[in-house]
Amino acid sequence: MASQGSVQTMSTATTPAHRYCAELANTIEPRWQAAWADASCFAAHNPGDASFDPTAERFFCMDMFPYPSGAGLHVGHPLGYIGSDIISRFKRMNGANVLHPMGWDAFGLPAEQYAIQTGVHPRETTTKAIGNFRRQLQRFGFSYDWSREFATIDEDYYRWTQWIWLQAFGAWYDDDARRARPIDTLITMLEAGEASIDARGQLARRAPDDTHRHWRDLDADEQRSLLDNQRLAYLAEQTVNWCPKLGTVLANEEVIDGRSERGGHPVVRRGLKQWMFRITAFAQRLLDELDELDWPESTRTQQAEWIGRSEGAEIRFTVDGTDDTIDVFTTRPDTLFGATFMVLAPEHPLVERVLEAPPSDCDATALRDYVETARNRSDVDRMAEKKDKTGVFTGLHASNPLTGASMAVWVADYVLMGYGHGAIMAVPGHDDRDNAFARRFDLPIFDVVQAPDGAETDDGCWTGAGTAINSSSDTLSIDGMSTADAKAAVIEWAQREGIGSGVTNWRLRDWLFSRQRYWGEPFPVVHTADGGTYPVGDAALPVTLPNIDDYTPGEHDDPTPLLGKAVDWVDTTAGEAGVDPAVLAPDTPVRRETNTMPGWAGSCWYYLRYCDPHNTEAFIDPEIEQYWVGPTAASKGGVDLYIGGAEHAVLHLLYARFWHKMLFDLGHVTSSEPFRKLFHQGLLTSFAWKRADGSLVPVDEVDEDTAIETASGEMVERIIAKMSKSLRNVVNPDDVIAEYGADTFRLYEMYMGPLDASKPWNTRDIVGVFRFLQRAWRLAVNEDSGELMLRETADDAVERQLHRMIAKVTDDIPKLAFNTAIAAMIEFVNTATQAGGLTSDQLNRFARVLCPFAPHMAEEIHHRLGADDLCSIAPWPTFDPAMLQDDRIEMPVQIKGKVRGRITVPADADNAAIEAAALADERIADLLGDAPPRKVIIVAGKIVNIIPG
RNA sequence: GGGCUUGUGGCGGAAUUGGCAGACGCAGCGGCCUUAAAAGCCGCGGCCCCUGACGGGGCGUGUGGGUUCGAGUCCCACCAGGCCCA
Repeated sequence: MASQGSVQTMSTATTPAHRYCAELANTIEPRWQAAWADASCFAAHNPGDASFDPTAERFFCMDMFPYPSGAGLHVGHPLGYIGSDIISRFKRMNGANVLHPMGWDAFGLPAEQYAIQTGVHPRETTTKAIGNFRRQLQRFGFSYDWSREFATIDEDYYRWTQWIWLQAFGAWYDDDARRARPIDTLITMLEAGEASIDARGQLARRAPDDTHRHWRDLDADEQRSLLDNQRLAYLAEQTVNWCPKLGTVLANEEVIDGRSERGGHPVVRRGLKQWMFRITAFAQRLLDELDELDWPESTRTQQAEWIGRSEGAEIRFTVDGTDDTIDVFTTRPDTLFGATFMVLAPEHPLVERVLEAPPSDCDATALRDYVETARNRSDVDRMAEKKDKTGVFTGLHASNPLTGASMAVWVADYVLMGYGHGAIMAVPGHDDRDNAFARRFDLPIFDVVQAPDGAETDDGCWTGAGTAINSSSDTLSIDGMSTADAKAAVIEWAQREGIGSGVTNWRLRDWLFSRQRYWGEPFPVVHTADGGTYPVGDAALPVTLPNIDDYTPGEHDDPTPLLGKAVDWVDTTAGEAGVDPAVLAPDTPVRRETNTMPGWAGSCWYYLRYCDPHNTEAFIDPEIEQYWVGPTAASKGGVDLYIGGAEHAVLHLLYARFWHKMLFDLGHVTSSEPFRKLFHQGLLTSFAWKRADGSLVPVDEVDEDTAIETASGEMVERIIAKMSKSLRNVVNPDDVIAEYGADTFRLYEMYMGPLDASKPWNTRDIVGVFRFLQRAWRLAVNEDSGELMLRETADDAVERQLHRMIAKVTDDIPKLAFNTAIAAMIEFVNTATQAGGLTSDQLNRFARVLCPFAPHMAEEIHHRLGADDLCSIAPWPTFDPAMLQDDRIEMPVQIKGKVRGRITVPADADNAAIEAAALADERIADLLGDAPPRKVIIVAGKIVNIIPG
């Protein structure tokens, strides 16, 4: 890499022999890294360890672990890691017991894609990538406790991922107790007659009677099915996007217009039995407990919206001339008077019945075609707001229970089966999509809500709250009521009539937790021929991934997981698979589960494993759990600081919270939330160039000073873009470290700006912090002789500045305000340089403040000063508050808000003395003239503002 | 379309509860040192105007309004960029 700054980072024949340069940095840095490793000085102390001090503050500081890609580390990766390292080092120097670990999120798609192309086992590529990532991270001098490192693909680790999944499989959600409990407790309740089974085979929390059966009256299959349907991890038929050509299920985002994003192959939507997690049972708690977390506001909002609680009503409509009813969920029961037609999702069961026996008004052929087409459109496409709504009339009519008006029943794909009941009452006067649909098909539109005065709408369709109008019938009148009152009135009416009730609906769906992939954790369950599902016993864990020869998904009409290829592994016996012999006879033939867990699984609980990574008896020891993540006087429990990207604001963080709450309910952890304080580092961007037509130009094709594209001679505009291979503006940290050293790299990324702001990488700016380190070095070391350069007596002003700097840095680090902390250190070094250097004691204190930021140089200076301990674990220097105050302070004096002079007064001067001094100032007196001032405002220590008479 | 977020010199950014806007760094300019350059060290630096100079004045934190003795900071409206959801 060519040097873009003007500083010479490599030493040459003419540079002084002992100047701080790239070679020197690259010599001392690995040396200190080795010294830290030898001393194990960053090892966290667990309860039970000889070195454990129960009085020390605990500080569990964690980075979101990386997925080690083959491409290696990117300069964006270290941003958060440097921040967490600085605060970890700071806490350690302040006496805390710091747990600062690192590991690898290593199951997942990229390694599997590579395996498909090359046939290399994903374990091999992943292990290699991990090695490279570890080497790169270690070169930064991070103070990780490497003895706690693990990867999610380690058998010792995923054994416990499987174990936790089995806890969910063996548990149910007790709505009355508002918590998860072992499934045995449900059986006990059922046996005791505290719960029963209703006519539809559903669990009911009441004693058996005429309509509700007792548990012991169910046959074995019914009992098993009832329990299986209550488990937190359960199998359910789900509509998935299956691509026969690719042999895989695709995520919604991977399907565009019914074809695969990759390859453009047809995708069909079809039912498939999938493992689900009953996350919806925890929805209310996941929402409520967001309030007690120290998380960025935007992330909490995003999670709350993702969970999506909405209050509304369920209302039952009867279909004319049949016994059929249509249940709908609406958030606007107050608009029931304005409901003029109904819309069913194409998948609605009533649609199928219509197709079997079409009413006379129904064009059955058109309807059948429509349903067929809609089924293969993704939800995303269907929800997209389009003007040209599509739909087909079913020939059925329902009646509006309030007005008695006849409502045509239509089928349209903008209604989704997965939300509410897959049917809506359409209120075209006050819903945009219903409005567009009504206009398209000429259906009646009524206004039943008066918009507040001054409110405007584009097309006359008011969707907000207002006042009910045109809303009277024989049974109910809500005219004049506010929307909130009207909602309540309609719900009360519906309840009285027995056709509806107020309900809470959630946007959050249960979590689809299986994939038809190879490179993931196998599920520890087996299936019997009669459809039973049985857990593998703890002793048989982990269920290890079998090897297969070919990772290419086969072309199948039916979804077929890759693990199905391991025939010998799949077909086995209960005994062989490790199923409890009391549950299933050992010689029973069984098939192993061939789905695998998704990439999220391993990251749902890794923070717990760091606490006790080598435990073979439990996923975490209870005493150790209590110590590192349990509640304390200072905290309600959970990781003390978690730093990572905002792109994980919803899914990863929500999933981990869900697992944690499950473990909490089942008594395996003692706090209800996993991450107490969360911080998102900003996005690292880069400068790029844009032509007038908007196209982007790679950085190496533009002259940076003139902003002219080399090839065309055209002027281009400098913009900010993400780093990308195509723009050739990706920076490799290895190159930067080779040219400046790790200390400079660390300082540069922290000095760029606030840690949570998105900011552009600018290679040219690195020299600034490099020069700072050179000056700092020069304060300690004579560049020609290499000898220490120290003053005998301290300069008073420098000592004062040192206290001020220590105070500033001490204050800034806990706020993660590293950019301003570094600025304070630069100012100090500049002052000290001008004042002619530091004493040994001053330099020692400076080195310790520098240590969290540039630990290698700090360690080297500390060592050269004759210390035989390590700077990295030396005590943090203190400051004297008295040294921060000057005896006399300067204050600006304003006249009508404009600074016209300045006065110097004793720091403890009272307002009268300050006013006298201000009015006595020659220039101020001049400007004021003879008239006495009308008003004098004094803010002690800040400002004087005089309003003339 | 909705939600969140950000607009401060040529660039990155700083500025407790409203109290001297532009700390610190980059780029730039001048000086010292040097045969010369680099490095280093010292200094200058928002824009405009008056002055030979010393000094002084006006305008300035995306735009327009408001509150206030005083607004980058608080309120209202608008404009532009970024991220997430649709």
